[in-house]
Amino acid sequence: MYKFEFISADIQDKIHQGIYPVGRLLPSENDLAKTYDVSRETIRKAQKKLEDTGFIQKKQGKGAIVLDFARFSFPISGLTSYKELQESQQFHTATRVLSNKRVPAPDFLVGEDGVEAGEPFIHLIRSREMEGETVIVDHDYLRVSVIQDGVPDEIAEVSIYQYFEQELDLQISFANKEIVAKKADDIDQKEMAIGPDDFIIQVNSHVYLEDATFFQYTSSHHRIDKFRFAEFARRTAQ
Amino acid sequence: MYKFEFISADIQDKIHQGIYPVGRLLPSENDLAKTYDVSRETIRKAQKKLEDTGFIQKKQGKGAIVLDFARFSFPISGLTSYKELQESQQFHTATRVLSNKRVPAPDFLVGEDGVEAGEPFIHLIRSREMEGETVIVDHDYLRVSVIQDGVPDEIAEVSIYQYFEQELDLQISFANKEIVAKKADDIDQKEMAIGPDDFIIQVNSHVYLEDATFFQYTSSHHRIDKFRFAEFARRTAQ
DNA sequence: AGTGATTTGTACGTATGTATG
DNA sequence: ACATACATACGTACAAATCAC
Repeated sequence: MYKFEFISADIQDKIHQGIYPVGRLLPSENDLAKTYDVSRETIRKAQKKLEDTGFIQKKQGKGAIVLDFARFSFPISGLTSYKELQESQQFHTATRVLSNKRVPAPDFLVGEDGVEAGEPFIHLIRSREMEGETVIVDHDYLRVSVIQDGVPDEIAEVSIYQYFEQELDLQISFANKEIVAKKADDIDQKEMAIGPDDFIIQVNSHVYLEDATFFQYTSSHHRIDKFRFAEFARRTAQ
Repeated sequence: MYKFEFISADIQDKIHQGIYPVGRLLPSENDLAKTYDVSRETIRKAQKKLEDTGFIQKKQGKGAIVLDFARFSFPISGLTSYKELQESQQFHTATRVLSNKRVPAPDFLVGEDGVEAGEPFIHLIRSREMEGETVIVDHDYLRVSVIQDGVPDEIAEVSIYQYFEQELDLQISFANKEIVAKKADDIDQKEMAIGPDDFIIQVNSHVYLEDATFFQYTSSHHRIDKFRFAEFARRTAQ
């Protein structure tokens, strides 16, 4: 762990503990540099991370105001997975694997991101229960050329991301995602006990590794009354 | 404009023009430092911006791969406003002001962000047409202590953000937003010609200025079949 | 209104470590 | 083993915004 990462995490902890209260200023960059015995650049790097994620707001000539918006946000945002989500909240959850088989690349993936016609993918369908009700149906298309052997059912029931990152040592890096509303398909209707004219919320993601190779397409179908997405966003200059 | 901002914008342009093609590497940091005649740190700062926004992916020992995902994203994400959105796409659009009046702070805002009971707000309701159909109903609550006189109807029909930033010289900085689905209310039903059991997508935002003062609450009600939200997201470490 | 002290923002140069090919 | 390229870290200098006196 680098110095700036440690310092960033440390300041974040102190915000949570109330040592740096919300609405007040952090110590100045120079003060922090002295207390951590690092250069001012290292403090600034640590603070940049906190600013990007909504923990502080910096203002020239004034200082760094503590925000701590992370309290409110339900992290379906970013790339956080269902398992991680479940652990961060206290819900009783269960996952069932509905399908787990090798298929040729679906049409909507061919051509994009170097995917060739007929290229093998693993198609995984899982239902997610919270408090006894199925609230999400996940479709994953995993690129066989990256993950090789496929995913054992017993792992698919827990967390495929943990498996990829820790067992296969893959570095999942970024995703392009969209949120749209669609009519429920047959599986959605059956699993979530809804009708053909009911809408579900789809979160569709193209997921990439650290070297920018395409690796996974996911379509998460959320029961409309159980869906919530929250994020912290900064205004970008026009 | 600072050097790193200029360089960042310049590289972005060159990506759009195909001078730096998607899938290829940018010149090395040292090469770019020479061509722009700046230090390597300045190049790195410029590239950090491009990496955060999904234009490039950097990899140690290898280089910076051009991604350019901005092509795909429909920027309801971030803090981009309807007006800016409309200009970036080529749709025929119209805005109608349904209501524009001074009200005491609504209950759901009192207590948060230093809002006091009875504090004056401007409540603005606007409908947004695209291609002749109303697809969005926007509710804005604007803090009178910040914007003073209120917003003239003829400005509300165009862009309130442009007015705030350019006329009132306010620096809009960040927002905390959530996306949820709700049943259509009376105004939604009337304006979008939908029924009481139909769902709409609500995008609710708390918006803040550069000094972290709360300034605006917005609730955008989107017709469900016209809603789309897209974003580029990086995986955050657990 | 003004001056100086404080604080953040940008920029440069250098050194060292680490991953890639 | 080697060169290349990115990542971190330090120190310095100056600019710009803020605040207190």
